[in-house]
Amino acid sequence: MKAEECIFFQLAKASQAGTRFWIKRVSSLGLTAVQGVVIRFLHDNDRQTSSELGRKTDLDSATLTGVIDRLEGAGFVQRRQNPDDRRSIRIHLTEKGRAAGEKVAQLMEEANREFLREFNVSEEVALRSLLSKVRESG
Amino acid sequence: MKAEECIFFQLAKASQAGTRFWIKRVSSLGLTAVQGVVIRFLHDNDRQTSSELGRKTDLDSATLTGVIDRLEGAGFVQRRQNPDDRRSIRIHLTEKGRAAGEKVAQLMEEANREFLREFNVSEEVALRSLLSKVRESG
DNA sequence: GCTTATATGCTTGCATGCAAGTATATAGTG
DNA sequence: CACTATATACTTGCATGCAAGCATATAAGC
Repeated sequence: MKAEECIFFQLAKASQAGTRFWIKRVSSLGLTAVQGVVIRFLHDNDRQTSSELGRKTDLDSATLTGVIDRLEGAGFVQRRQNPDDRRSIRIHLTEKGRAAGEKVAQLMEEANREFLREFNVSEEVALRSLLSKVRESG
Repeated sequence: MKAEECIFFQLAKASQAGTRFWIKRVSSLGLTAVQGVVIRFLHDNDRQTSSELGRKTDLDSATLTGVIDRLEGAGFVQRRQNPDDRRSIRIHLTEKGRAAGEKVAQLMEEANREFLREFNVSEEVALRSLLSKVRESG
């Protein structure tokens, strides 16, 4: 097996290509690739705790702390105490964050369509299904 | 479209799963995931220049400088001047590096097989083909 | 030869990504 | 109630990953 044929390498480079494509779009909103995805998750479900968000995005709590720090610093989200459980905090979208969430959702639809423009329906279904299987078997 | 259905997210998480699997194996040699892959590329073709290695691995020169720094510090590789072009350097595997390259090659074969144990032949072919197409369309 | 453009590898600054450990709060057990 | 285990979010340290810029060396055009 040659180095280029390593499945871990191939997965990493396909992901890298996707991230590069996505960041070019989302940076127009002043967001990084990960920040855009986190905002998008909050757009689906606001006021989640950090640990819930971490489970859904598969981000480490150490990573998420930094991401939320920067989103909070830029005024997209606010941390608020959860009165029902004083260990946890809830991440609230601000007005600015909600507006950005709307735009991110639009950009994401467009970017997905354009990124997969060379894939027909069965190829796209197969790709998503295989990626899901990879994630489970990992 | 829900956030989880974003192709960039799915690619990133599949890659993350692969890297986590790979790093568990290669860390037994005192190497990180990327360091293992770089050693593997050098095992196929020793004495490449940094820029050649960067093109093959799709790593930025800024990233590669750090990776090679640490590999050199740990005694796996040596930087040597290229007399034919004094801008470039060649990355040489040391004795320790060659031994590690052999082991990495073995580990990589095994890890690929085990990571894809739930995939039949046609699924594996489809996955690799689709990942390759993703990389090209990015 | 001289000037300009390009190539090579490096540095800095910032943003993930994770291992390991911390402080606080809650849950479970007796 | 006291004691232990677990959950939550944070911090530190280190390793990618990339944008931007740098010094040096080579190539191309005149």
